[in-house]
Amino acid sequence: MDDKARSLKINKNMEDFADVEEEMELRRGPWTVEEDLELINYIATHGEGRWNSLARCAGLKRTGKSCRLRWLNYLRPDVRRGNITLEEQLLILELHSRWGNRWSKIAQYLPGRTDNEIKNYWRTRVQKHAKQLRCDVNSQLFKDTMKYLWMPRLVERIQATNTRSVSTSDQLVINNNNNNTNMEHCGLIMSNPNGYIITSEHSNVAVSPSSDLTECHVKICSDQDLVEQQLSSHNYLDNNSGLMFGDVTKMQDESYLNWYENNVNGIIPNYSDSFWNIGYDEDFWLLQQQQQVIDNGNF
DNA sequence: AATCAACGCAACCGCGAAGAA
DNA sequence: TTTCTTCGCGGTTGCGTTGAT
Repeated sequence: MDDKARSLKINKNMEDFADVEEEMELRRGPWTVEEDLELINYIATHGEGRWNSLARCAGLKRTGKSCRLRWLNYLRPDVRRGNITLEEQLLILELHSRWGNRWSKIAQYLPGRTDNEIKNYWRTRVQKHAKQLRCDVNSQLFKDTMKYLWMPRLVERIQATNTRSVSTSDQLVINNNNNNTNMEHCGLIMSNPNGYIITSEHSNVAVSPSSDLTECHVKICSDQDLVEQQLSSHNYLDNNSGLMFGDVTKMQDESYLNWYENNVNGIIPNYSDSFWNIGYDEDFWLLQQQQQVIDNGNF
């Protein structure tokens, strides 16, 4: 088929589509409560998939695409929206540094989060910083800022909020109730200057730095018992995965400590826990630190 | 109180891949 | 093998909300 014929065919298809759209009076824009209920009820009875026919059979005046998006991003029972945790922020930064804008891939490691939400988080929060620093989000400068300032800061804050409630690794709370995927969940384990900490019950990914945070290994733990066993036998190194499991009080990561001493300690003040409870604008503070480091050429 | 700009997020769009016919 | 349909992803848009003036 030559280009002209192909073009005519495409145009014809577009006309057909326009006719169908007009005939069916396809709706666009925000979903109503009634539409949501219709979609939920239909999927509860018939299951998801085959979105175009689903849209027709459910009597929804929407495209299959629109139905799929509404279900996956909003109506799905296990979807979580808003309040992205510190652990999740850290994970997004880490995974994005590895894979770039592979939002759906990143979302696989944050159960309940959609690719759309992660993408929005990146655009609104992360790119905002790049914009304010007047540098490109893909520039080495900005990547270094994330690597050496933002991520360690997140680790600090996670530590601050968790060491109060988790004194030993044996208190790990296993969250293992995701029924929709074959992933199983465990707590988040990460390195910090004081050893390894374990995060809240909502965490679901193991992060285990070997030298510094940005080199950490990330994997979904697939065996709850194994994780518990590893955690109770302090300082366990899994040679297969490269994951290290350790006790809060016993693990020390010297290379990270050295890097931290040289690069972060002089820059980031040692705030007490209460510091974060007084309404300080941490984004503003972070930007100040970033600008200071950039000005001094400290990377 | 009114206006405007910035922000956050839901929804849409275009494209390529995969599968079906 | 070719064509068509459907799906899923990443990029983009538009609108409601919020905060500043």
